[in-house]
Amino acid sequence: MQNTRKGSGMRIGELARRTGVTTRALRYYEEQNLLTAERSGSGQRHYAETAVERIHLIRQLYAAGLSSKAIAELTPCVIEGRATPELLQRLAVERNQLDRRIADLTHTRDRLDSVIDGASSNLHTGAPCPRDANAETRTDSYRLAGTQPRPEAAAG
Amino acid sequence: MQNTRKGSGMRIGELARRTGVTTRALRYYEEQNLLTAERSGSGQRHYAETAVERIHLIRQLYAAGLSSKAIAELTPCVIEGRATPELLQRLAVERNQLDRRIADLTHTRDRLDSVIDGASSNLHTGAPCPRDANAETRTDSYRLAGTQPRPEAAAG
DNA sequence: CTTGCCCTTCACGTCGACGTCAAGTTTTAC
DNA sequence: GTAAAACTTGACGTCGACGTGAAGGGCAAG
Repeated sequence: MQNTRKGSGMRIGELARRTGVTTRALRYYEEQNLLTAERSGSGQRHYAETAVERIHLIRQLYAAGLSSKAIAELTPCVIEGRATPELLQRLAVERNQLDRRIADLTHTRDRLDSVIDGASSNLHTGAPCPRDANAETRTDSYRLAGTQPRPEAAAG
Repeated sequence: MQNTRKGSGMRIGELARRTGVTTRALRYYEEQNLLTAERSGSGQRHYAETAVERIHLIRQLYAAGLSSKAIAELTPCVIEGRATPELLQRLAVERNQLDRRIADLTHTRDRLDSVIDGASSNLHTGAPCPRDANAETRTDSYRLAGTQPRPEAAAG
């Protein structure tokens, strides 16, 4: 395997170009223990080919809302397959949070859809403001989905 | 309508309790022009009942990734139905971004699912590390979904 | 009148994922 | 051999959505 000429691995600039992230970010990832690199005698970082996909994984987990700390704890499991029951538990927790976020965002998207529908039809009919007579009907649709910050007290 | 006894409207503390956000956040929203309030002679804020659902809407749009600036520009359209073609355009843009985010997150969730599946089956078979022989098979599944930061240069 | 809670307006602090400048070293190109 | 490009560590700056006091005013209860 490994028929790509890479010698002792690519340096940080090439990895940055190939992944689309800045060198600053790559050093930051290393600082956060998300990424390791071999060092040449003069201290320059050299990365293996696998680093490219690893960066993409890291970016995906960031996009999924995970913190660098969480990613650092979970990537050993995801990348190397090293799974303890505790890590699996954490993975499941993150997965479920992600699931709820997706559900909330989906509700919000649908809400935006209906808003757009209503407003554009108002534009077509020339009505500037749709609170003509059926205002109450709309106030009901204001409630979207979860995402309440702290439901400590709601019923008086 | 409005059969709830509220006199001249609730003050900021009650609104905070009923929505679950802090008073600091409410004042911040007003500062960002997301929210308006009547003022008593001594300068205290008094809110109508509709403020409660408005807060929930604001929180949802925050959760959807909108900035306070974007929310401030779009809420007139969403709340009052005041829509110009430009606002509709912006709404559509935000909706599509939201859509893509949902798709990315869904892919990441599915990826986490397969990771969990694989790792837990490894636990069950007692294998500590699944890179036994079919390591190449797995490296393929590392690629998840979009979310590449800046695809400036990928093909060399 | 005082206690106490809630309210007001500054105004600086925080946290996370980097950006950005500085100053020096190593590698590459000619 | 020299200049430019790429690299190194270090350290302060940024941005957004608030947190967290500080210093004072408003108002019902005792």
